[in-house]
Amino acid sequence: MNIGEVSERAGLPAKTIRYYEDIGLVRPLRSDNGYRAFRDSDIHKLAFLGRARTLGFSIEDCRTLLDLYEDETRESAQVKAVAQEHLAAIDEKIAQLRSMHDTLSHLVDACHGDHRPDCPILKDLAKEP
Amino acid sequence: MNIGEVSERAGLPAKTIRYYEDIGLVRPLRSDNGYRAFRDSDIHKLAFLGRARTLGFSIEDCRTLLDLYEDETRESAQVKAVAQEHLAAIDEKIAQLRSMHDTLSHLVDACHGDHRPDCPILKDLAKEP
DNA sequence: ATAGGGCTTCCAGTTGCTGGAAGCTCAAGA
DNA sequence: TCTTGAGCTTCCAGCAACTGGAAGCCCTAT
Repeated sequence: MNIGEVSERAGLPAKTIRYYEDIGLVRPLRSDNGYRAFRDSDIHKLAFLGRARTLGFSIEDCRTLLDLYEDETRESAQVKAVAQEHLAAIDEKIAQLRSMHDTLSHLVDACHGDHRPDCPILKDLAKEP
Repeated sequence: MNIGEVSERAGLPAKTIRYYEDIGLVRPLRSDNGYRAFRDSDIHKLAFLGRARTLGFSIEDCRTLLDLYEDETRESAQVKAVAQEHLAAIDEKIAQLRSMHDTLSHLVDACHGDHRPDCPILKDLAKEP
């Protein structure tokens, strides 16, 4: 199967698929004309990658997860560890963003937002700590 | 003042300060020996930038905010607009991360995390949609 | 005089793609 | 049969916002 159809089926841009081949996440065969020839297993892998990326896993995590997926002797604890670490990172990011949100929404509320130059947002950014 | 002390005072790495000069956010003077010579106003600007970055504003937003800060004829509405847009982006990111969090935490909970290969996390990533 | 730390510039790498150029291949229509 | 257009190929560059490192100058202290 050519890259265009694979792109549709796996829900990933062709560019991304080529990139994933570049970094060794998939290894499609090649037709005589030089076109990539994807097997079902490649498509399956790509869809797997797409879902893992949607969950925010880094490419390196994806590589690990894919390896574990293909390793019959894996232990689910290995997978769980990767997921838990990622979950912790997500939690941290959420906390960061929430803190930004809170500060910023207070400032936005305090700002008149009119034609006058006076602005609590700028005042806050400029303040001595 | 040399970059080392400025770095401490503004709470930014020297590398970052040089970078900010590169992209035109600050324009310190130069001493005869070629060293950057920062004025108080430069330090003030850098601290402003540091705080804006802490709130997650992009560099381009920071540039805009800094320009507005120095523009006596600004209207607070301009500032507020920038902040509101950023706030919306933050909200969107939080929503995304929460959705990741929810999915992932369910999967993590469902995974035994033992020595056996069976794993709901991988199963989910591998599932047909 | 020399050792060290601080400063300089420049180049490369990070993450995960994305856009674009130049050029080959293939299928369909005149 | 020729052409046209879509689809494929590779390679190079760029995004954001730094960060690390190398090579080399400058300054102070011993």
